[in-house]
Amino acid sequence: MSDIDLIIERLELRGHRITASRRRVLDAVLAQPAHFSVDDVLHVTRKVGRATVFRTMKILLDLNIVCRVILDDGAMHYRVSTRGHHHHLVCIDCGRVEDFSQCDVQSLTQDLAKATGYEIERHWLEVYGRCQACRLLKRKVAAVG
Amino acid sequence: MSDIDLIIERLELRGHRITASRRRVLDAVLAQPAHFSVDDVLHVTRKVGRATVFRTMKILLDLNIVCRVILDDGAMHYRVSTRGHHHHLVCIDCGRVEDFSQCDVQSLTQDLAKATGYEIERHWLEVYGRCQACRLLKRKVAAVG
DNA sequence: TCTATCTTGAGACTCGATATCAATACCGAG
DNA sequence: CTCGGTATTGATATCGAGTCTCAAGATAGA
Repeated sequence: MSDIDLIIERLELRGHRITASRRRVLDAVLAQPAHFSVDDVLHVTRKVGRATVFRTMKILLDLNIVCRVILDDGAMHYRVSTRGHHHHLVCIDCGRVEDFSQCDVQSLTQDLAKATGYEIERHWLEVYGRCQACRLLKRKVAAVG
Repeated sequence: MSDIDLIIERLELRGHRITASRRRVLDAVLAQPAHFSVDDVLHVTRKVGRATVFRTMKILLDLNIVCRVILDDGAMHYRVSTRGHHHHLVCIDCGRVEDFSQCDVQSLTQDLAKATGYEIERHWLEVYGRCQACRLLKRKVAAVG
């Protein structure tokens, strides 16, 4: 069973109808690179209405099939989600994304809760850097140029 | 020397002119609650142009006089900044914000760098929860209702 | 005071996202 | 297989945050 079939099954379970438009959006989303904007999807799904793409994205977000990625500059992007709770390490040069859930943030939030009396519900963590490939490339360019 | 005078001094040092409009924006920003949108400031500074408020906010951001807060729902808010690098713990009920820099994230990012080969440059961390006051209130309401 | 230049603000514009609503497609009951 | 209630669609209008433009006005240093 392919990715798309699994997703369709989950949509059906939630009572969503499987329409041609939704299928097109799904195809487009699954074909995207590491992270993408809704607009990127729109460009590929020419025959699907703007609103429908946004609506479908929202459903996928609800179902945790995609997750949001806040870019370095604050822009909102999306990403096909691999697992439950996780965070992103985004390469600021090539856009590659590593997911991680190795959540030492857990202990951090526990300390915070103790120190502040807050009951902590959620957190956002995005990390930005340069991946190994881009670092090597940069070094080479520097050496030559 | 008041807060506003200190800020004005910093603006002057950077070569920014001190105009009536900027002063009005500053007053408004300093009078805001824990976090606020640019629109909140706009509503208070009636006689100042939309563009000017945004421009002034950008300057304040550059000078680290205010910082950005990403809300639970992804909305971008602002906050008068208390220190250098820090993170936010936002109460999802009353909007109160605690700043923290007790950055165990440091060790997390080091681990990440080692594990992934990335050179890490920046990170975003926002934590959401319910402050003690709101928790108590909620409990009382539940007991009565 | 004079003037170079920084700043202003009204308004047009961009871009991501949502609301409206008549037309249409889906799919389960019969 | 057909019918019909209901979910969905998509063109379009609208929204909200933020930027751009540019003529007019304000600032501060000489």
